[in-house]
Amino acid sequence: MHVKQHNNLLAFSEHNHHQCEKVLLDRAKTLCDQREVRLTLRRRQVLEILLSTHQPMGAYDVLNTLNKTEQNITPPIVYRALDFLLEQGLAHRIESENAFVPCMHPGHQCEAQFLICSNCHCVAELDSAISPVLDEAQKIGFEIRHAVIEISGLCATCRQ
Amino acid sequence: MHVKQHNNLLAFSEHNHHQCEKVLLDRAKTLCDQREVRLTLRRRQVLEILLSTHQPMGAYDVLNTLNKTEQNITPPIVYRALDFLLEQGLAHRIESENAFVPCMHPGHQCEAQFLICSNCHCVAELDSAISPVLDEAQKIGFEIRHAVIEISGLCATCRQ
DNA sequence: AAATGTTATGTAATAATATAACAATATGCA
DNA sequence: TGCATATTGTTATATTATTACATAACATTT
Ligand SMILES: [Zn+2]
Ligand SMILES: [Zn+2]
Ligand SMILES: [Zn+2]
Ligand SMILES: [Zn+2]
Repeated sequence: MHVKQHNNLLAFSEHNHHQCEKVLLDRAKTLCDQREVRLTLRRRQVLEILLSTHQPMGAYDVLNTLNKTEQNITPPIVYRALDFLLEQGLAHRIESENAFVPCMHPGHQCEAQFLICSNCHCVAELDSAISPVLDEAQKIGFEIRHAVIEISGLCATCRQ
Repeated sequence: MHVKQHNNLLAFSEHNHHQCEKVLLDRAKTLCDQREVRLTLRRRQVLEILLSTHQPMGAYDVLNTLNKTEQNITPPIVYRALDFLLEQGLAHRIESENAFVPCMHPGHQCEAQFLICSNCHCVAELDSAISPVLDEAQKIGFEIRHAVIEISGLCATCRQ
């Protein structure tokens, strides 16, 4: 498996998910070290929970999962860990689902874009800059700070 | 004023807003007649409230506004009216704000795309299909049902 | 007009998502 | 060590959205 090479559509494909999780967790550790920010226990736990699936998880899903092994995990604890992961680009918020996914290409520069399958509920994160909306915006003098691009529909597998 | 001709960026421009509201309300009435659906009092009231500004309004903003002239307006009343307007394409939900805007080009076929100014909080709705993400999705066999494209940043006016 | 089916609204309670405010603890450094 | 800062823990609350059920309005048939 070559996670780095072609993991755009990983969520919609058969793959070694254990490997997928490991690579991304290691990458997160490396990035945090480089940036001199701390991937603490709580933050790592939340990231691991997000990494466990390609389906977006609500904050309270994360909370309930975490509470299976820990005690007295409350909303602020989860939201703070999620905020950290978002700031570091290690996770993304899916606005149309009020839910969160781990970033599939940590460190990417261009805005993330998501394909969300309504049937299997998996989310694929595209990493190529395929958003001329952005060009259009700039043409009219609009200064882009953040782009939310979430396309929902049916993945190739679920269409069959 | 020619609302129909070039109202993509209306929200960011000086314009006769009274006219802007009137044109869109009339258009909504016509469309509902054609479709044989009912633009009832409550639905019209909610649409008028959304039309009163180019800033997205939360459901509870709508509720509070409506409660100034009506009595005992409760969340389900507002959400049901909003659902109707969304179904008929007379309003859109801004996912990244948990808020709603009136549609600026009712009847449009392509997916709506929004530019959201972080400073003046106005939202412009683009009506051209400028989203190759959609092409990309189809290329990989993803069947699009709905696109959420919300670009936030600074409008030309607010940059100065 | 009366009965019926359908659509829309009203009402009460609650679920789901997110944050504020403050206390305690851990970490890194002088 | 002692101090400053970052992180986590705790309690309460704010915000957004839905469920469930009752009533009213409207349309169609008898
Ligand atoms: Zn990413
Ligand atoms: Zn699928
Ligand atoms: Zn529209
Ligand atoms: Zn602005």
